[in-house]
Amino acid sequence: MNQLLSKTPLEDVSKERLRLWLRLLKTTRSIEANLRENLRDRFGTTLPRFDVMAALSRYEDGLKMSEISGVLRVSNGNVTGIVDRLSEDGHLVRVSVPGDRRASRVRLTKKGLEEFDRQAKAHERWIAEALGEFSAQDARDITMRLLTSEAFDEESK
Amino acid sequence: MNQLLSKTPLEDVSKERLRLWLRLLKTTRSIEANLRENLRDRFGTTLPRFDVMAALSRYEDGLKMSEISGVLRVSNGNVTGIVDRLSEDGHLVRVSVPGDRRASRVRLTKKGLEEFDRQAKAHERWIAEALGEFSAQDARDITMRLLTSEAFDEESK
DNA sequence: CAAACAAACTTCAAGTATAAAATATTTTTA
DNA sequence: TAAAAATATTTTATACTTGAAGTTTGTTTG
Repeated sequence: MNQLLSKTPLEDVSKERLRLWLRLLKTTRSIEANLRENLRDRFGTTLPRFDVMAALSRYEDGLKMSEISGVLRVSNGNVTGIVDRLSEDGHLVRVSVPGDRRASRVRLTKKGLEEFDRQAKAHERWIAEALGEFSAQDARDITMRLLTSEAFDEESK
Repeated sequence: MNQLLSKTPLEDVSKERLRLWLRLLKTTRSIEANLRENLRDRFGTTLPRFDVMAALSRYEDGLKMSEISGVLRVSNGNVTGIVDRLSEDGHLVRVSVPGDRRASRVRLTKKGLEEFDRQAKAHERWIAEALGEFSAQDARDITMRLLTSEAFDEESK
């Protein structure tokens, strides 16, 4: 608050935050690249497809298209294509919503759920390896501290 | 190491790491979306373009195509298109390398450098706002702890 | 009830992204 | 030095991504 009392000059704060940002970016991109490669090699799938299935797996009754894009924070038009392809593969189906002919509810098929369970197990293992440097306590700590910066996270339902 | 001495069961560690991963992802995606929007609205540019210019701005003599993709960790073919568009806009040029007719060196033009300087200033400000919850010390701490997990980061020069 | 508005999607255009194949050009090696 | 291997880049094919525009269906309201 008071510049005279603070130990670090104001410009330094923004430099440190920038450094943190670059580090966050580097770490997540690196892990993401790792995941993409693994999903491709081991399961012939992609991260976006995995993300959609993961979202659906948490909802017994499925999700509407717009709910999927809401949960994953991607655009509406985007989800259309991914769901198209996943349903071609028989991993999920679009079920029409009784009262509303605009909407449809998307849900995993049995095949899709079984496939996702295998993928999810591997996924957890890969992440645990990628973040192998962090103890459970460290992981909890950092998770919590990152939680703080949720403030500017405008539209979370 | 010794399961009998550790306070947290092994499965919990991987759960905590998974939680950390999801948090990292949520935080960075949220900030990234923010940046994309700002770059679009204020400068009519995109994050990939900004990233390429940022990489070039750190090298007086420019970078070869493959060096750009190396630094940014994106595929080769990808960079071609981005560099194409940036040079159409006059922000950078391809200079042929004397001894090697395969390669070309990409460098910012004066116009590109000036434009990037403006963008970089704004970028730093946006990041400082996005990570406003973190003190300089916190930022340093977390940056450092994330640095540890650089281990599996295969091909960094 | 009809016009206006809103909601749920899909389509579209442009840009990004990857991996794999193709080109062209060195460099190495037998 | 000719053939093989490696390097630098582009091209191609496919998929993902966004924002905007368009379609159809529902809801509100004058």
